[in-house]
Amino acid sequence: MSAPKMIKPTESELEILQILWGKGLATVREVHEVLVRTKDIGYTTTLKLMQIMNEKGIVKRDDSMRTHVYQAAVNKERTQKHLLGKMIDSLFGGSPTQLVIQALGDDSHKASREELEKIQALLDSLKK
Amino acid sequence: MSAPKMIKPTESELEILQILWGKGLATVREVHEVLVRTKDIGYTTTLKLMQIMNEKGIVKRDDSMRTHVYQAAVNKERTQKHLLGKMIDSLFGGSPTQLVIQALGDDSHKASREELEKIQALLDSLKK
DNA sequence: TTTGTCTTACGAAATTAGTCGTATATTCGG
DNA sequence: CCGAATATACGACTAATTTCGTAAGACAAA
Repeated sequence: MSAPKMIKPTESELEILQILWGKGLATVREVHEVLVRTKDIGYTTTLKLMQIMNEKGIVKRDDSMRTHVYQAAVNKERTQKHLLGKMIDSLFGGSPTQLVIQALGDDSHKASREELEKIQALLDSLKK
Repeated sequence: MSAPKMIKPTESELEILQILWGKGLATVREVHEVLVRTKDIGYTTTLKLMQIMNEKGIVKRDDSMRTHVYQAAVNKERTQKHLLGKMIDSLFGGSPTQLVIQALGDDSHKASREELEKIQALLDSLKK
């Protein structure tokens, strides 16, 4: 079995994964264009990072063309859940509730009315 | 003003902070005893880490005795909130709701009835 | 006092992450 | 065909993190 291997993307790798999850398929150039909007980084740096991610199996690429096309090779929800679980263990003593409370109380990331309703719905279903 | 400086503990530093938050005061030896239960690490490694944390201001120490006594110098809730905020940005596109949903749906960290009520209460107060 | 244990301090190796420069190849406009 | 633009590959450098070995001082017991 190709076990559900350990996922541990670095900070930079996570940024790239975000973009790939959003786009589905993307070239280095496309990813780089996005990164450049928020940080000061050289093209070859982006390239190198994506090459390394490819070696690690975090992304896949189609190199049948001169310009390679990349896509995420790890599932978004699975990755989120995995890293969240690690944080719950390492920072919240294993209690997701404490984490949820902190997250909802974060003033810099206010949840909208609509989002609160979504959480309410989930909460209702869990209560049953 | 000694501003509420940026907190960015490393993985290892977080492990030590956890222990210090739990104990309040502790010597290197005491912290090390705990670490050794879950990982293979040498005493001087623990010592060095705590010395570095002291230099960074993450912990304080009383060195009036031969055996120094350490304590956390950063607030637990503030640190949790800070790291959580970073995760919301880097992994959940800035939406705490998505994070909350994943956290509540995490089968390996089930929330109890009581905890769900606590979240419900917080949710109610946010809705107003 | 001598010996063994425990402490801190310090330096340095090993590892990982992030960065970019340069080389080389391909493609495209003219 | 030539030159500019664009692509990948690759090596190397820096910085941060984690690791530990060794030295030196304190202390306690014999």
